[in-house]
Amino acid sequence: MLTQTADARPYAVPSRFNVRIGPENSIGLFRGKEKTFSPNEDLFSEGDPADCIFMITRGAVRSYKLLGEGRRKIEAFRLRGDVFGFDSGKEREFCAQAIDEVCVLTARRHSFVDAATGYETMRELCAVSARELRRVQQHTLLLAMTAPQRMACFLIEMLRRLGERHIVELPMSRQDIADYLGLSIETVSRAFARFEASGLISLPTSRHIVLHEPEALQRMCE
Amino acid sequence: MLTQTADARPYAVPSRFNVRIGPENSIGLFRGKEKTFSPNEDLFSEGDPADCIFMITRGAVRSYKLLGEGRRKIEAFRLRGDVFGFDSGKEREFCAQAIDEVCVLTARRHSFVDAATGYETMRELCAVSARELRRVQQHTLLLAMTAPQRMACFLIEMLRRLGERHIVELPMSRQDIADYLGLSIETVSRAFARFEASGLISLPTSRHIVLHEPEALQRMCE
DNA sequence: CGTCCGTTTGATACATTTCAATAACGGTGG
DNA sequence: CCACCGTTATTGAAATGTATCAAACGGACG
Repeated sequence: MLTQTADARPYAVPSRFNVRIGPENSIGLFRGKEKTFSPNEDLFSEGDPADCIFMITRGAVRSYKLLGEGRRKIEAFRLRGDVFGFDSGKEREFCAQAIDEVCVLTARRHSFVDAATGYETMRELCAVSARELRRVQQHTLLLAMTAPQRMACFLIEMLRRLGERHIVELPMSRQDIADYLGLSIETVSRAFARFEASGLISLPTSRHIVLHEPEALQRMCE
Repeated sequence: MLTQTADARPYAVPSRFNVRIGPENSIGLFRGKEKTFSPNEDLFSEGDPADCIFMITRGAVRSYKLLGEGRRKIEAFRLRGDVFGFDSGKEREFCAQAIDEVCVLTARRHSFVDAATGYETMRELCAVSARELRRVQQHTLLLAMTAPQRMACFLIEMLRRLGERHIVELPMSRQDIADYLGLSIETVSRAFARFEASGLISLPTSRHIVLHEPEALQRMCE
């Protein structure tokens, strides 16, 4: 029943545009072709040539790296409006995989990096890179916190990025969250249970979260 | 006795240069005035105007953030040859503090960011920013590991950045290492003791480390 | 020689992981 | 509509790793 909250969200992305459309990492001059991906389909893998940049117009993507012994580190969740895939080198440093049904705009990388595109575009790319840097720095601070704190940060982040009032519809599984926060899936689940028991949140379903006390969660993040 | 290994290292940085001098984050066009800092002296603090960039020509700097309850997170160690201080915003995100006797070259930030300096400089700044991004990403992967693994990564990193053959002279204290790796000082100390007991390293003094099996440590990092 | 500070070592407490079992959900086919 | 199944999520109990607390050690320096 809560699903419609997100589905009803009015949103449209033209296939060509030169305005900022998302809350994170937008590039004004972005132009690209639309492409869709099914759940768990790879947008690219580690080692692939890093020849294009993406902007998500629908769905969510996990950017991750596989470690030893079946461990996986999710480095970022890319959500609607996010621009990503600007790897510094020639090759991808991470895998990118669709979490749900995903629609993206792509643009060839060299069209941004070539001198011909001029100084302003270069500046924008620098800005994206800098924002990305801040995001990763924020994430390392998160990993220095306790499990409940990481969970609180995660909820606040999701509320900010895809929250509708005080309701969040998570596109990702508990395992995804665990791999993003550097916790076990059980700890994530228990943290949700604790938050609900404390009256901070409600969980109508495992993916739908109502934040009753976002300020309290916010305070936990420091 | 091991001290002379590092002190005798031949190295000179001219006060003006346009060549890459260090292994990390060098900018070719860097020009600046030399400045020195005593141990524990601040290069800058959080919130200061981010109006200049630094290149270290001598000593080591810790870049850190103070968290709640006397906790401190060291985000990076800046060593000789490193370029840093290119914050994306107008204000510093971190504090930078001299660990030992430090000598730096500084350059005003706007001289890099102004359109007048041209496209190439912009490109170089982008490259620095991208390298910095990769470094932070590497650091977050590190924080997902166990204590011995973090320690192994740390030793390998230090060997690469300031090692002479298989010997490392650490400029930083155990507390610094702990705050960098997200561990307690006791855990750091115990990890050193274990490595020594396993024959992986020797500790002639607490700051001088001989790596007998760098390959074994390297393997631990994955 | 004694003091001070950083480091090491030991004992205990705690948070989180791991292992194991149960429960809830989503889809499929009868 | 319901029964079945595989998957995902939750919950419990035990094991583990690291932090914390406390004390001893060591070198540098007056």
